[in-house]
Amino acid sequence: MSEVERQLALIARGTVEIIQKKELEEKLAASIKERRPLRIKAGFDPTAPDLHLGHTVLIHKLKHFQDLGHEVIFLIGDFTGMIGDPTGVSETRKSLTKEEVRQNAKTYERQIFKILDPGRTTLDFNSRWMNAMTAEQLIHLSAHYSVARMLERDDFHKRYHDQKPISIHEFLYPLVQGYDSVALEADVELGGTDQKFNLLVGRDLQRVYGQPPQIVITMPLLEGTDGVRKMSKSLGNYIALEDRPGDMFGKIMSISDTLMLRYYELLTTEDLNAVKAMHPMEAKLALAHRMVATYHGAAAADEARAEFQQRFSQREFPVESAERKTLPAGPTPLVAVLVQAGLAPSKTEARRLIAQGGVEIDGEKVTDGDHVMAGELGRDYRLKVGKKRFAVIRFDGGA
RNA sequence: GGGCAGGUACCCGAGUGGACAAAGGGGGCAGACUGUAAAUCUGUUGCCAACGGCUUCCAAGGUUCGAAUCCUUGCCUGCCCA
Repeated sequence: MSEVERQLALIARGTVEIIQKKELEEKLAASIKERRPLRIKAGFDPTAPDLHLGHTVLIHKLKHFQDLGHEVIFLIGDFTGMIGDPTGVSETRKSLTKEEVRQNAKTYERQIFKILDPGRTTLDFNSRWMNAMTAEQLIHLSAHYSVARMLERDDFHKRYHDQKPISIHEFLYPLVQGYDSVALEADVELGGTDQKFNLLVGRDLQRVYGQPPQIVITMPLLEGTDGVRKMSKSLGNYIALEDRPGDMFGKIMSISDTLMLRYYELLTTEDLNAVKAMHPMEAKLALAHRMVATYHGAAAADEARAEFQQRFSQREFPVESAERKTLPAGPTPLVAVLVQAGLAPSKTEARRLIAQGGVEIDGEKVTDGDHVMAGELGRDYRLKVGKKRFAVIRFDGGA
């Protein structure tokens, strides 16, 4: 197998599309011959303060390139974050303030190096060139694309057709992202399948600016914990890399068996047939353990697994990780305690939970909505709401 | 600038003077089942001192015994014309 073939095999693993494969081969061949690493770009919008497993599909692919000796450029879209990527959403996204973007970007830096080699990763920000761009240059840039071509993009098309608003600034997003490739002279850009349009704009703009067009590689979108929609911060169905070990473990355990296989496929290099041969629960435990170990270390993973099994399999009360709350001693209505312990958002909701049999005190189910806790001084009460919410309440003397 | 259509709970969306805390679907939550899942079934989904009370249908006024529903103004969105 030639070196080009070897590299191509690793690069192509798990991808949805490579545009154009032939050009990639040529770039790889030239790279090897001239001993010049390719510049691999992947951009991330700092729209929320954390990365999730969905992003790691791309990051793992970056890692592949990195392992092959290429130059990985992790681009934080601090400028574009203030626009708000309209991709795939049915309405205008809210823009972020500079301060929010800065904070989020910081967290990003910390997280990606759990996968990438910090010594061989270039971190960049598109504000570096976008802040310097004049209005005149921006208008020139926008002259290279037409409204009709923008409207080809599926989400814009849908919104236009459905008479939903599209703001002008949203049209600028693909242009800026494309221009990033010009500024970075990218050889390859990675993105999710939903990014295809934006990635292709990069190719067009590079041609306009006299550069060889980048290779576009699209990766599948990882489904979120609901198993249907893509994992996304704004949909709330995500598993964050910085989720607490117990949370991360629990979230992975609550996904469907089908989704588990998908996660194995996109987030590990395990042999899928071997996984299918395992008992689903064992496989899921192994996956959860593996993920937690990657992002929090083996010890945290062991602990999370032990606690999970204690809590769910043996239905024991997780004293260690339960919320703790101290309240003044004395008789207190249970509904008030639940609200103060953060186990219910309102007393009405607390009443509903009790009525539905979802509340236990020290393992005893409470069904009376007017139940009053004695609140003995210095005693701990173990409250459980539903299957996942726990708190230890201590009643104390007056403050 | 002109004309038309809209703005309802987390989301979509019915309701066009009283029976409306507001249909239906999605989502969420709880229970059953289970592998701790998923799927499925059931219940529930504004707040409170709770068989009652209070605050909601873009905002502010108004009409009325009574308004999510009618009128006025404002704000916002879409389409058409200029």
